[in-house]
Amino acid sequence: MSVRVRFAPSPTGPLHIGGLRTALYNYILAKKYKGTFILRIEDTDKKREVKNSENYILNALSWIGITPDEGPFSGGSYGPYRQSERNDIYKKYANKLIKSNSAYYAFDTESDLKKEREKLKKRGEAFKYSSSNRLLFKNSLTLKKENVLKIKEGVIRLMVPEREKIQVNDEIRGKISVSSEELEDKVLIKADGSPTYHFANVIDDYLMNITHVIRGEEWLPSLPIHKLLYDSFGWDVPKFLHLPLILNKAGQGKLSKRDGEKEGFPIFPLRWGNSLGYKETGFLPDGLVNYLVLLGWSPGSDKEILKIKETIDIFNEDKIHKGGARFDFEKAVWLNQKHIQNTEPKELLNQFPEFFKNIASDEKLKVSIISLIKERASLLTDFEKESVFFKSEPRSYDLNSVSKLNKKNAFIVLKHLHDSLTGKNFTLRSWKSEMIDWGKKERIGTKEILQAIRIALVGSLNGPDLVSVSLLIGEVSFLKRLKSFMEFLK
RNA sequence: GGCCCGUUCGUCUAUCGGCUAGGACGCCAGGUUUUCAUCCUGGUAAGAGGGGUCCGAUUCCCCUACGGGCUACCA
Repeated sequence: MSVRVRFAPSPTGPLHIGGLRTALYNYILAKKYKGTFILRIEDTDKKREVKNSENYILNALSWIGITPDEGPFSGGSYGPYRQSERNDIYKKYANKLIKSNSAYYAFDTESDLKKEREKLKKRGEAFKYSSSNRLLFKNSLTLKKENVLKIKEGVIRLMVPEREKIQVNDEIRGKISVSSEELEDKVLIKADGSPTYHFANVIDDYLMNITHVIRGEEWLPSLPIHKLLYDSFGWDVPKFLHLPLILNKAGQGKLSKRDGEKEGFPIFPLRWGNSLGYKETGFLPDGLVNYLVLLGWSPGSDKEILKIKETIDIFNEDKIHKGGARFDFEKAVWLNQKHIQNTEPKELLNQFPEFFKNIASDEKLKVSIISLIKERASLLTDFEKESVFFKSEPRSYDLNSVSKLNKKNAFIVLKHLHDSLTGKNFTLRSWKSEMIDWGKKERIGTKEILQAIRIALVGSLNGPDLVSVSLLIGEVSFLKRLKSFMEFLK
């Protein structure tokens, strides 16, 4: 049977990088086995739905190069792929469970249960609707049949068997067994007729022929419930892979939107409202993907600069880690830098034109600037920042840099350079060596000469190679900059 | 609280019983560079603790500690 995996987010807001990583692992596994990647929207809770999330999810996936083989937008023969459109299916299967005595109706109101919870909480215990107490509540097991029919609104609960060892298997962690006494009679169908996650998930994974369920570790505790569900239907279980969680920087808790704000790094792949995403921050999709894939998996070698294609080739699900990993933005940036360095300037321009819109007007110049800045950029946004001086002459000079100059000498240097260029004694290519030779005669150090010129050209003491800069800005602008700084020094 | 999962340098990780515990990020130092960045070289730093099993445990088992997850008619 061919591999079929699903990524099943709920549209309750933007996908964050944790979700994106789950999608990525699903995708990689699908591609590795030449299988099918399915996008399923788990919108069973309409109250929590956030507008535009679905589009956002699709765009985010598309940004990192994932196009679902099946899904609400791609179609497929296992649809519909939105759970809210599958209520009849869930109803049908729930009824089967009622018939086979694996589920029952329950009519307790939410406030009844809340009271019960609070009561037990006072005693320091936790409430659980389960085999030990289900006969104490209002349900089809305790009510007379006539009464049951009279009550319209009820939920359907799973009937967890008494005193049974439930054995489940996680491909990453191995066998796990839990006593059925620990399990709750989970609600399967809510009072409004919609299914809960647990139920919809199992039904759909079965009906959609899912072979590998790859999801976050937060689902591990409910795996026994899911197993029970498969068993009650007599279905084979798929393989389960529970991915280790991505932790915040302090290692205390799942990475959340809050942590991103606190530490000042993006948490979403793309912009959402006021929060900039990785894309807008200047990440290459390859850079983010590379970092994410390494958070929780390792190729088992020292290789760590990976494109997704290579990752698919060498991916081995046995090497997925068990423990959670903390998110380290610095390293993500470093990997991004590597991917920028490995990309040809032309390609950078073609793939991410929006980051180069302002650096120059014509394409040839853009490419030249990109090749000059490339080695010093770790984010795509650095290109504009690092190249402002190409577009316009320095408006101000960094005073700290200026203070390092001997103003008298600096002026002499600039004047000599200016005169030599206008007198055609120097060219844009030759001026540097000419000036150094001249400095030797005049007893002005190379450092002093070049520092003065650098401030004149770019406004401060850092930046790329000066000859390259002068060639790019051209003689007119070069002379103008020398003049302006001379004025400033007077 | 209960249940489940986890635990190698500060961080991400390698090691499928033989280890002087390897790599990467970060940090520090040196080199290259007019400068910053890049790049190169070097350094820093780890097996949570205690018991077993074994000729030999980071690796296997148990206990403890610590961390995380779950504990909704949310996913």
